[in-house]
Amino acid sequence: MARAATTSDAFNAVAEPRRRAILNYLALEERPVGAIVARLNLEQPSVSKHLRVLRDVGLVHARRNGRHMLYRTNADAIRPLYEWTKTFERFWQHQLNRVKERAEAKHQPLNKV
Amino acid sequence: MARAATTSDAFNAVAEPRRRAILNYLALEERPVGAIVARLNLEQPSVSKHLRVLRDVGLVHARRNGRHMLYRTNADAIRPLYEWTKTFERFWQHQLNRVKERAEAKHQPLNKV
DNA sequence: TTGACACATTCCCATATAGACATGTAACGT
DNA sequence: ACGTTACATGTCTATATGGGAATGTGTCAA
Repeated sequence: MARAATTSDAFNAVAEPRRRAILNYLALEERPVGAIVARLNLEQPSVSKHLRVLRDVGLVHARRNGRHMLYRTNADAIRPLYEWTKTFERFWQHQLNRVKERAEAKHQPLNKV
Repeated sequence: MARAATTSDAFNAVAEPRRRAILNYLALEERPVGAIVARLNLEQPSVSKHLRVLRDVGLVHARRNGRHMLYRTNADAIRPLYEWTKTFERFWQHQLNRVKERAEAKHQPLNKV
């Protein structure tokens, strides 16, 4: 059997980076397809296909306005992903230590690298 | 071009439900492959392949103990997913309203359905 | 009605699975 | 050395892409 369809759930749909970029862009306000094409510098058919996938899993809502189709992110559909990742929250290392480590590494003298 | 490899990043790796199940199971403590096979009722080669993917993207750590390979979830690698989903947090509907709506629908008289 | 604009869909192709099955390999006991 | 245990990897197959190019569809203006 092959991999599960991108439209099988939100997890599969957001695995594609361009689809995440689209969701980011459409989070604040609804936009026509042309705006996505211009902003993300993608081919129009490609954007339409990605939107189709996102729509199939409920990650975006769409409505027509004259010749334009206006899309917007449906943040609620992202919640299951958030909930799943959040179950690992208590296993994360405290980020403060990491920031400190990185800062120290960054300022290390060149002769020590 | 085809879909991005499952090993290209954590987003692609966790799109597969069995891999998420494995990560859940290995979150609390390290386990040998046989334990995963028994617990999730999967074929051994299948589990080994899933673990290979998870390992390639850093989602699990592995160490050998005699004839056993002990795997455990590396929660830190899940953080990027959490961070991305969290950016949509402020767009979620308050869940209280949803719970109320569902409860009302559930208790609606049959003649109104 | 015709033309243009804004999108959506279809076709073809190269690639990457995930499952089933077979086989390879490392570590241990005797 | 040999057999067994515990995994890892390889092979084969069916399927699902995502990109590119072409084409179809819906809406509006004149």
